[in-house]
Parts: sequence; structure tokens; C-alpha cells
Amino acid sequence: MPPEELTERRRREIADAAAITFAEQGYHATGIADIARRLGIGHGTFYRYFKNKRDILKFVLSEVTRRLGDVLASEDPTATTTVEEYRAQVVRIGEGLFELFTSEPAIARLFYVESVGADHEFSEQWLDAQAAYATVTARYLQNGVDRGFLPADLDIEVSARAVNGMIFAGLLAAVRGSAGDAAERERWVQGITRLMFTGIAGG
Amino acid sequence: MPPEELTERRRREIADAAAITFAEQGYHATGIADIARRLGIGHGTFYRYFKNKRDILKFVLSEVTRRLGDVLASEDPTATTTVEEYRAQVVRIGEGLFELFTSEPAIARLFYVESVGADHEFSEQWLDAQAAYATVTARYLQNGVDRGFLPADLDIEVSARAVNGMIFAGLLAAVRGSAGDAAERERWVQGITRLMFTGIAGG
Amino acid sequence: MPPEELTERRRREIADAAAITFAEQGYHATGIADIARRLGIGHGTFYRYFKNKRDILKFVLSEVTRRLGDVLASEDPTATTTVEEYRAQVVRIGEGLFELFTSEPAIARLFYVESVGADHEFSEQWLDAQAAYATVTARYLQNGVDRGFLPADLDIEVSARAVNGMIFAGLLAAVRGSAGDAAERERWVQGITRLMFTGIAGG
Amino acid sequence: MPPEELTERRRREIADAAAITFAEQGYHATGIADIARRLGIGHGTFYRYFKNKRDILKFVLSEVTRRLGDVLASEDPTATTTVEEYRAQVVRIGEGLFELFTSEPAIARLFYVESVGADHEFSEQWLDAQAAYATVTARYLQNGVDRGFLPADLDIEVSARAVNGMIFAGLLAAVRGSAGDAAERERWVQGITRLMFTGIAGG
DNA sequence: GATGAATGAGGTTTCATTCAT
DNA sequence: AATGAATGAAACCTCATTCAT
Repeated sequence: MPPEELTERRRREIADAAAITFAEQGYHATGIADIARRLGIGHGTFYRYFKNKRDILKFVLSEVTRRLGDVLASEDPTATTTVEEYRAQVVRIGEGLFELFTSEPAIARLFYVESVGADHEFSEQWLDAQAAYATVTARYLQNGVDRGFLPADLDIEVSARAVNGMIFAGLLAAVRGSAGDAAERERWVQGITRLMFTGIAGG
Repeated sequence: MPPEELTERRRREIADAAAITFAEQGYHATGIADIARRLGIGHGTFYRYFKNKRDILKFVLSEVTRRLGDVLASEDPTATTTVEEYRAQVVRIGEGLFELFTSEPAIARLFYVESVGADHEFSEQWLDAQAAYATVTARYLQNGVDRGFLPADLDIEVSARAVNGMIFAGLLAAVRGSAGDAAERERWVQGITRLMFTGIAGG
Repeated sequence: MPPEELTERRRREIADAAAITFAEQGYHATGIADIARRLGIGHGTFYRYFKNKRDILKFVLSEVTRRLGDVLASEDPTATTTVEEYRAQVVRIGEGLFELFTSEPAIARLFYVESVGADHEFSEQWLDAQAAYATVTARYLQNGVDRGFLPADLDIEVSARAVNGMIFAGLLAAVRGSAGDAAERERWVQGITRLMFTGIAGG
Repeated sequence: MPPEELTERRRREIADAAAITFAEQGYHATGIADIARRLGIGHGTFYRYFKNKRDILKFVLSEVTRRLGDVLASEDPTATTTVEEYRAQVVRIGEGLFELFTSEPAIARLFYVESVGADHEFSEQWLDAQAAYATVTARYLQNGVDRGFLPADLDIEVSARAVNGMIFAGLLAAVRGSAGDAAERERWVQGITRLMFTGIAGG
């Protein structure tokens, strides 16, 4: 294996261990020594691969963001022409997100809990990320309005936030592990999709 | 003023200062000395009113929880018999929540950001709180189903979470201060209520 | 005792302990813990009085500089009109410097040894200090030339450096403790003064 | 080239790089990695040629000492029979020393700054070296007294120290680079020699 | 009751040195 | 012989908490 790849592999190993430890103990309660101990390496080794403790959280979160981005990018916001198509798209995205978060619960916890208040800069980044995801969702809604399959008077910005909030709430269940099996996941996806498209009062 | 009340008043003062400081600098980045300095008291005095640093965050959060509870308790989940009545109720609750969070932005930030990952126990409490609020919302939904103005096949648990997620997302705007004036607030409340009752596709 | 004065007294105590420890073990080999242990205080206490390790060396050196300055300022460079007067002045200054350095050997060692290469900035400061002392000496020489009791063609800048170098060498003896008693001191002062005024070849 | 010689050549290369790096950054601020990087070698390689970090400073200083010794050994302390001859000798030695220190400023800095307080043992060695150089100078002075061209009552020990102090001060100028060109060097050598032989008051 | 000086556990980080490749 | 990944001792420094005044 080329040394460059080996380094990358090591970074990944350490990042994984860090993610799990952060998720288990919390970012602040985790010492570099805890991460190193989990891997059975000297804690000095950590600093060969990451600048400092912040750096690894940043790295781990960028990974999460990338993977979230991959799921979102797997669909084209302008590809749908009917509500049914869009709804199918939403289900696919929802299942992708659930898959991601339930397959690696540490990621969910990092994203929803540990990164939020780790420090001021992370907080801001987290809030920025929410805004960014709202923008993505808004693009889908805009497509619906443009195509005429969503009401022209839909408040896109507010609705995008609200839709994301629903998904957020659903995924949060993954943090507590209460969306583990396929049936449960299906229930969440269906429930949220229904609410999203027809509301609680809709049929 | 009786000494007991004086003590209570002092606790409140310290708690307020702490809340603002936590919101500004973050829980971990805030030192006891920072809080004391803001009040112009010796930092040893702090410990006459609170056991430790955790204790004050706990106290502040319990205040927030109490005030949130007050808003929610201002309505009766079983009092409504029609969708219109329930919708009016939701608007009232939403406006109460927005009022609370925008009138004291520090509270919003504490609730949404600082308390989330302060430490493992707070995280758990935060997740518990979400569950508790879902239970409250579920009671409203259950009432609707029982009364027949909401569909019988509504997945109450999932929907309650999703509804709260929408509200959560809306209130989050308050953290960034983008829901300051009355018009903006109205827009959020209306947008979210519409989505909640008729979905994005509904008229 | 007013608290301000108490703080000053404590700083002095810590500075003294630091000076001795630096002199005994060397600046880099000395840990904050060593200084604290010598005083029987917790090492955290150190940081109440000094920002960090560099800070205390800076403080101690500024003290040394101040005391050196006091000795030099005790004479007036322009007050003498004859070689004999100037020579008497030199003897007085020399004795003052010897007194200072032999009464507190730690000071001598700090000045000549520990501060020199502590870090790059200290090195530069040390070199600057040498230049500054040369300027002072030059003022005396200039007075001599102006008054006509020193040769008009004296290279003042070079001579000032050289004179200081002689004194430097003499005081260095104090570092090793070989100029402890009064007789020994007298020998150094006389020897250097003779060399300074008439050279090795002079009568 | 025989392997033994090759090793010696490599040691020299590393020592040169170390000397420059120490001079530029300071002994303590210099890491083995810095030296290795300058040479474009792996920092593990360093340890094939030197036992440890101290070892290389020791080696570099021994080189300096050797070269200083070469300059001093180029003259015979007992060869002179008149003041004029001795004075010429002093000028030659002085020029040799200036030549050495200005041609390689790193050496000057190492000798005067970095080695002084590197650690306790180096400090002692540095003080020892001063004593040793004083002994050499004393031999010249003793010769002058024995031959009758220096006063019989000259305090040889003190004067030797003082003379070296003057030279020390002069060479120090090289550290700051203010004795770079030939004219400047001549000025220093002449100024110091004059002071040494006839004092500031002498003609 | 109020204070702030004192404390030291605890955490981060560096870097000289080793050693398997 | 050369390398650089791994190591952990060792140092610095912060800050929540205690407690004598």
C-alpha cells in the first residue's frame, strides 16, 4: 500500500475512534488519551494525524456533511414534474438519510448533539449548515411551484425550514436508536412524508 | 424583604447573568469568574447560591422548561372539537412560543445550542425533553382523532415528533434573530401551521 | 497591610524564588512546579501572580536592569573635570556593581547566563542591553574628551564597548563566587581601573 | 572515499546545519526535525551520527573551541621581548579572531549566545572556557613581566580577565554584524589594542 | 454574607528518541 | 545506511471549587 494511502487509512481509523468516543462520552468529556486508548496507540500518535482536538471534530463533521451531501445530491431537484414523482423522491431521500444515520449511530449523535455546542464556532457552523440544507430543500419546492404541482402561494423559505425540521425530528429518533429496523424506518418515512404532503388533516 | 425572598432574588439575578453569558460565549467557554464579573460580585459568592457550574445551567434550563410548559399549559389538549378550533389553538401556542424565544434570545440559544452538548447528562435530558414535548403534542393529535376531526389512521407518535420538528425549525430562526418583528413572526406561524394542517401540496 | 502591597510582596517572593531556581537549575530546566515547591505553594498560585514562565524571567530581569541602572545613575557623567575625578567615579561605580552582583549571586548568574539564550527575544534584549550600557559609558568618555582630560582622538564607541567588556569580565568572577570578600573585590576594581586608565603597559 | 571519512564528512554536514539552525532559532527552539529538514534528510538519520541533541551542540562547540585554539596557538606567548612585538602579536591575534567570527557569524552567535545558557553543564563549560582563555592570556602577560617589558606589579590574573573582556566585547559586535567590513574590523582591533596597552588616558 | 487567594486535578500539546522496515 | 512512524515523558496552563478572613 502506498504510504499516502496508509496515512489516509490511519486518519480514518483515528477519526472513527474519535467519533465513537465523542458520541459515547461527549466532546468535552473526551480526552485525546481516551481516543488513543481505544485504538491502543500512544496519544502522541494522534498528533501526527490531527493538529488538535478541534481539528478532529472538524474532520469528522466534514465527513458527515459530505455523506449527507451525497445523499441529497443523489436526487435532482428539477427532475420531477408531478407531486407523485416528488413524493417518491422525498421517500428515497428520507430512506437514504435514515440509512445513513441508523447504520452509524455515532454520526447521528455527533451531528445532532456533540457538534452543536462544542464551541462557538462549531455552533455557528451548525446553524449555517441548517440554513444550507434549507436552501437545498427550497430548490425542490421551487421546482414544484414552477412546474405547477405545488401551490403558487407556498412560502418556500418557511416551508423549506419546516420540512427540514420534520426530517430533523425523524432522524433524531435514530440518535436514540428507536428507528433501528426496516419496519420502524418505513413507519417514520411514511409518517413524515404524509405530513409533509397532506398535513395532519389531509387524507 | 424577608431573607428567603432576597436569596431567591439573588439566585435569579445570577441565573440571568449566567444565561446571557452562556448564550454569548458558550457554556464551556464561560468561567464562573465571567458570570461574577458581569454582576460585579466576587466569584466566591456564586457558590453561596449555586452548588456548582452545572447546577446553574440546570437551574436556567429548568426555568426555560417551566416557561415553555406555561405556554403549552395555556391550552387544553382536549378542549377542541373541530379542526378550525385546533388550528386556532396551534396558532396561539406558536405565537406564545415565538414570543418567548424572540423576547429573550438568550433563552432560545441556551435551549437550542448550549444545553444540547454541555455534557452527557444534559444531552440525555435534552433528548428526554424532546420526547416529553412529543407526548404533549401527541395528546392534541389524539384528541383530534378521538373527536373525529383528524384521520383515524394518523400515526400519532410519528406525527407528533414531526410537528414538533417543524416548530423547532421555526423557533430556530429566533436564535439567529431572523424572526424579530411581528410580521416576520406571523409569516413563520402561518407558514408552519399551513404545512402542519394541509401539507405542502394542500390548498 | 493593604492588599495591593500584599500582592506586590507576593510577587517579590515568587520572583526571588524563581531567580534562585533559575540560577541553580537553569531557565529551561526549571519548571513552574520547581519554583512553587521551593515556596511551598501550589503551582496554580504562581499563575495568579505571573502570566507565564517567560513573564517571570522578564520581571526578574527588569529588576536586575533597574538595579544596575540605579548604580549607574548614582554618578553624573558630566560632573568630572579631571582624570582623577573620573577615576574615582569609576571606582565607585565598579564597587557598586560588584556589591550588587556579589551580594546576590543569583542576579549575576541570571544576567550573565540564564537570560542570554533563554529564547530569541531575550537574546536580542540582552544584546540591546549591552548596547545601552555602552551608550552610558560613552557619555562618560565623551565628557572626558570634551573637558580635555581624555585624548581627543579616542574612539569613544569602541572604547566604551571595551571598557564595559572589562567590567563585564570582572563581574563575571562574581558568578563563580570568586570575588566574595572585600579584599578580593578591591583587587578586581583596582586591577580593572588601572587597565582602563593606563593599560597594561602603563605605570 | 573510505567509509570512515564519509561518516566524518556527514557529521560535518549535519553539524554545520545544526550550527546555523541553532544560531537562527536558538538551541531550545530548534528541533532535530528542523536540522534534518534543512539538510533534506530524515530526522532519524541524525541519530546515526550523533547520540542526541546535546551531543551535537557539544560537537559544534568543540569545533569552535578548536578553531579559537588554532588562532591562539598561532602565536607563541614567550616569543616576544618588547612591548612593540607583543602589541603586534595582539593585533595579529585580534585580527584572526575577528576574521573567524565575522566570516561565520553563526559561530559567533553560538559561542556568545546559544551555548551560554543551553543547560547547566554548558553554562559551566562556558565559564570554564573563559577561565581557560584567561590562562592563555595570562601566559602572554607573564612573559611581558618576566621579560621586563610589562610592569612587575601588574595583577596578571585580573588583567588577563579584563583583556579578554575587552576582546569579548569587540567580538560581540560581530554577533550583531556591525563589524563586517575590513575597515570596521581594523577600527575595533586598533581601538581595543590601544586601550589594552595605554588605557583610555594614555596617548 | 461576601470575598478572592489558593489550590491541584486534569487536559492539551511538544518533541527527543527509538526501532522496525 | 536511511527513514519516519510511533511513543510517552514532561511541561505548561486553566479554572472549578474551597475556605479563611
